[in-house]
Amino acid sequence: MGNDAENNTEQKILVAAEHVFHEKGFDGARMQEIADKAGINKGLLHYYFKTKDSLFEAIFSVGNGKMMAHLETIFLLEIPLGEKIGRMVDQYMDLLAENPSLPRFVINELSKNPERFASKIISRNTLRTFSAFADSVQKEIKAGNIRPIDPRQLFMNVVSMILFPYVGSSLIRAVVGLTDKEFYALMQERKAHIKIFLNELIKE
Amino acid sequence: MGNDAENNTEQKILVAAEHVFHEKGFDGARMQEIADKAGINKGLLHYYFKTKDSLFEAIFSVGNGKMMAHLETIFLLEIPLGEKIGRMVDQYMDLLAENPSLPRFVINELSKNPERFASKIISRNTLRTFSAFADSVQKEIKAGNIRPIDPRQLFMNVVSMILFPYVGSSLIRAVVGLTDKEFYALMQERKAHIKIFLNELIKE
DNA sequence: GTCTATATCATGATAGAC
DNA sequence: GTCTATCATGATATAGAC
Repeated sequence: MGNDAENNTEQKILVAAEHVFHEKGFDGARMQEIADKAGINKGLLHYYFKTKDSLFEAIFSVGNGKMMAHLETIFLLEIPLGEKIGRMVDQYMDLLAENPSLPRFVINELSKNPERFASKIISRNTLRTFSAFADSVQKEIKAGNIRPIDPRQLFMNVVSMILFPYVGSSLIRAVVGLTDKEFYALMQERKAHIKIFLNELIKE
Repeated sequence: MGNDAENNTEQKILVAAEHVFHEKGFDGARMQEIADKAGINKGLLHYYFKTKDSLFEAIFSVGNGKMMAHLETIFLLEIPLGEKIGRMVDQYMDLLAENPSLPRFVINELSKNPERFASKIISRNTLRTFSAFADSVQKEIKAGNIRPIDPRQLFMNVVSMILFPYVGSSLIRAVVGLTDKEFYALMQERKAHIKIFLNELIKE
């Protein structure tokens, strides 16, 4: 205890690195830019993180963890499907409002390196897997609570509606013609929009 | 006429470059790899395309053009909204089945360089703009053909449902656990799935 | 821990022979 | 047009003084 500013420099580095990596990806990021943003020089940067890879790994694992943790919300059991979706939408959209470039970053790096996917993070708890989700959907269908639907398509629908506007914001904003302010206002409205939309999709 | 193999080497370069740029993006692409894939050496590559930028521009403009052309399907006038969406889904999904990494590529490069957006390609024809689409949606709402909905949210929904599974395939495939074959089979089923889904969304 | 060199290496681009 | 060098630059990483 007492070491509040445990390592102020390391924190400054991590903040700067997160910003640069999220914005430009591993390939586009420059150690020089990270050092500049952190207010230090390259030598010191390498003192804290010996390689660009190790610094990247520190940033990626955090981002990947956030993405997966929220994805897993829909894998929770013991509550109705509509409620799962509602929670997931609210939590995810709040995260994204504060980290708009997070999903694009994680998806891109995962695309370049699919093996890296965190089997540690997901399926850590055997109750929180996609197949468990699929089973619970089938159960709700048989019980007549929701209309028949392929759980994989349902999952894609939910995730697409939430993530794409952020991942593809460059495209959407260009086509629709939106300022920053307008875009973020739309995203706030979108929380309610998606919830209504998806609940009608499954409601029988 | 007669010059069928007009410039065989240039074609080989363009094919190779498209593959590499789409897969790795501008920052991750290497001129060496493009040359190797085209079966030539770097010197010759630079003879055809003086700079990496100029080669990239050739690839990007084609990809961007494809993306925009299909986006504009939904901006067509004079046919009912449901039909517009149906056409867009079919055409876009067919394009994506053959170019799975195209949307991620275009979106990423557009994100790094939003100004580059092809105002030349879209809004070339004044009848094909988002605002014209928005107007036609409002008209259909007033006529009682479809239920009230913000045209911008509707547009995002359609585009998200179509594009995200491809853009975020790395994430989806990891979470759901899909082989190549399973993924592409799902994408084929998805065409019908999306059309039903979106038609119910707007149907009153 | 922090800095200033400097080493090392990869990459885009050019020069010049054929 | 095509190739084999080679250059020039920029980026990661290291060495060593303070």
